[in-house]
Amino acid sequence: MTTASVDAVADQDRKGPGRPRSARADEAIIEAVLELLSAGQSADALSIEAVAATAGVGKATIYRRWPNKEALLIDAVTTMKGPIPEPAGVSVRDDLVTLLAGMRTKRMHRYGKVTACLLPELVKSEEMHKVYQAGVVEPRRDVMRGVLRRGVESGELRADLDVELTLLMLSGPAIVQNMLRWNPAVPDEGFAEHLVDAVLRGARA
Amino acid sequence: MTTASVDAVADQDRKGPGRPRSARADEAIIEAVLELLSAGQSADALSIEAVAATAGVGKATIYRRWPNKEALLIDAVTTMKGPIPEPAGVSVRDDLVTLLAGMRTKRMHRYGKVTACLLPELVKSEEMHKVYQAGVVEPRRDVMRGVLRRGVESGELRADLDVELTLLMLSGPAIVQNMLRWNPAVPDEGFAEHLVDAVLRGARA
Amino acid sequence: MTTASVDAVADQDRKGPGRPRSARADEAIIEAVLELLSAGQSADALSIEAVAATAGVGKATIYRRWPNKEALLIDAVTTMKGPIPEPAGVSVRDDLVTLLAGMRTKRMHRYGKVTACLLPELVKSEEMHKVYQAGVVEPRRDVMRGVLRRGVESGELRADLDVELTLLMLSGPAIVQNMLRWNPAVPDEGFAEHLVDAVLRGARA
Amino acid sequence: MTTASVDAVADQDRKGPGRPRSARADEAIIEAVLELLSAGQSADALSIEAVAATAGVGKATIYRRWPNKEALLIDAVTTMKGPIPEPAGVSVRDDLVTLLAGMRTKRMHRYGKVTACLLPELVKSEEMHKVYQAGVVEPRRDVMRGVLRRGVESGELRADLDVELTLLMLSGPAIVQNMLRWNPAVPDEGFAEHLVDAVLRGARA
DNA sequence: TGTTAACCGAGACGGTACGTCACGTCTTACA
DNA sequence: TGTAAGACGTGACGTACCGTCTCGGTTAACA
Repeated sequence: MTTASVDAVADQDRKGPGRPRSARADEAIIEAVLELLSAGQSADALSIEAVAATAGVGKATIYRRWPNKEALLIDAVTTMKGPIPEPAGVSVRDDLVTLLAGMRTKRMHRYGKVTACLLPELVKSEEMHKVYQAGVVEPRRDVMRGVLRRGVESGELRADLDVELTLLMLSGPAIVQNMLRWNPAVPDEGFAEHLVDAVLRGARA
Repeated sequence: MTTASVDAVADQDRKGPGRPRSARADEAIIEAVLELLSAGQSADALSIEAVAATAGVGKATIYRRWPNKEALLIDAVTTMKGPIPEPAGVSVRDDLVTLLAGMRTKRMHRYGKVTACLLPELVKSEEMHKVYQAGVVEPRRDVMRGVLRRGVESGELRADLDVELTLLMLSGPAIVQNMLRWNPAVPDEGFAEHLVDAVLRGARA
Repeated sequence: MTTASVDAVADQDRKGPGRPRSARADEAIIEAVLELLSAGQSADALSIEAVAATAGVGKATIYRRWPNKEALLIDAVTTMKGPIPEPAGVSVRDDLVTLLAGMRTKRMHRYGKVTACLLPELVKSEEMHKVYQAGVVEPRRDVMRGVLRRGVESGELRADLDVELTLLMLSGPAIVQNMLRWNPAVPDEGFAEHLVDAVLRGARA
Repeated sequence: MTTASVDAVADQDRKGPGRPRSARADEAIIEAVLELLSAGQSADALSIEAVAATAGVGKATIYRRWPNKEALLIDAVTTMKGPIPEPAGVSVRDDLVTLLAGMRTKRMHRYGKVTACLLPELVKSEEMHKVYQAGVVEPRRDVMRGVLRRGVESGELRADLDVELTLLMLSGPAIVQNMLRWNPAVPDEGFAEHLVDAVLRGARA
């Protein structure tokens, strides 16, 4: 007994014949991933079978869209991260604090766990690394890079500032601290402000 | 090789009766892990069964010593990292560069991959996190902390320097860049020097 | 080949409007089944998907015509068996030999394999059993029955001969031996003659 | 949570170390097959997964013992057929009737269905054919062959009787009729007697 | 000469089962 | 008691087909 679905809205530009892919399935799958990540503790214990069952979808429907579990997780994480916050442009310091603090929102409570579970695959597969960089990291880095560049142009920051290294000095500590709780001696409270101030101390004109 | 051999040297202080644990088994297991990590590409694809087969050891012998795969990997990584480099003490700048550059040695070529595969477990299990921090991270951080403290005392660094945050500003970028190739626009060449200089620019007295 | 072509010859009496079924599709499907049975070794490993692909036909086009795989196989087998040989009528013995030998023709090399793969379905489904009996078995049995009846009428065979049982005594051994190689001690050479002679020894008037 | 069984009785002569195979598992698996064949209608719809679930056993435990579904079915069928009936030796006719009637016992009600589902595999795989012949068919044929041979020696049957062909003439009709209901015009009642009488009519001295 | 209804290919859909692999536990015989 | 070997129940893997259901596009008989 099969279930004869009522949904058949294409979600991607295919010209060929054949039944188009169900947009409903896409949503259900991503939603199932996020739900399972919320409920269950571990995120690499997330199995495709469980996702399929939760989404009410066949396994093949998942494998038709994503080549493996990690690609699916990347999409889910991208969805979870939501839109990129646009800084107000008041001052370099405030903009950077806003952006860094945005990495620690409540809705990203489990973002660290999920991303940590992605890392093995990012390190293993060059292709996955590219996808993640291009789809998740670079867009956010672009915003921050814009803030720094405007700071240089406005004279607020040193003219010879190494922008790329500075980006790394801002995001690197935030990542290992937020995600991996690397240095337990550093308090969460006011972390973004302290970090930005420390970095800017060596970056101002 | 089927039957157990002439090895029966205890490696831990037990008084009770019965056959003591074979020290040879411990070595063989760790060695097998490192060999498999070198040979195989992926590091989470390392299975206990393969370790046991390679080491010529029963699975139970492994589980008797380590509670799970990640604990075993932590021990293997610790072995792989080798001794902590002791800085010469000439200048804060040179000492920090030495320490950071030590994270990029040739023999740690695969260190990034292996560690990345540990991260999910570190994030998942609080206990594993503690073990890794205490056994691997903290000893190395202690050395770096000493360098910074001496810099403050000698007046080379600002008196009100936030030492813990500075540690994070040094190790965070190094970790994400070395391990995860986070910002491809930053060159590997001279990375340690550039990073230390940038951090120190805001840290000097 | 994407767009449907110039074929549209109805093969069944429909009156309503709408496009008639393509006779070309029917032929292509049966042909594909026979081709796959020839090429591939096993006959229950024959999948509808493979048939559709080989015939250049959609799966729905097959399911529109046959309710399941076995019904399709029965049609294919019937086609494969070809016309029923009409005995010359010279003598009962020669006619029976002719008919039995006709079950072992070269072109039926794979008939045994295919039919054996049908048996599970025949045993399972009463309806399939009827179809196969009526469409394949009974026509051939009718011819043989005619031979025996003429033998009884002509006095060549015993008047009280149990015709139906004798039919079974002729076809039963031939089936299990040809199809299933039941008794390896019985040679293929001259099998039909030996069997007919042995049966007739107890059947002559 | 695993279940730590209490059974560990070897069922096959292995000398090497390691935990011996559980005899309980063997029984449970065969029993599960027979139970499923009894309950469910179709016998090729019997899945290894269902057998494993019914037997309370892992799939791997089944695959460790039998290479595929059909080999398992052969073992199950052999078990189902039970011991070979030993003829009384009164007369050739009565002995043959006894043996043939033994193929139609009540407990073999479903034997036909099961065997029919084996046939595809027997025809497909030469190796499976040999196993079935040697393990199931030949032992029973040996008994019947002995009856015929004794009949020839005692002068009850013709001296030049083709024993092997006669075996086929007895078993062939019985198989196709009992298993496949080949000729619906032949009644089940008294089938064994009628067949034996007909065959013997041409076989007596 | 348009409808109109059934056909066609392609292929996505929710499923089931496949046979393999690794898990972590257990049970042997031997040392 | 420790050890190597290996069977155990469990459960996920990724693949192959199942039979059903859209799709966009023919194709003929009917209006």
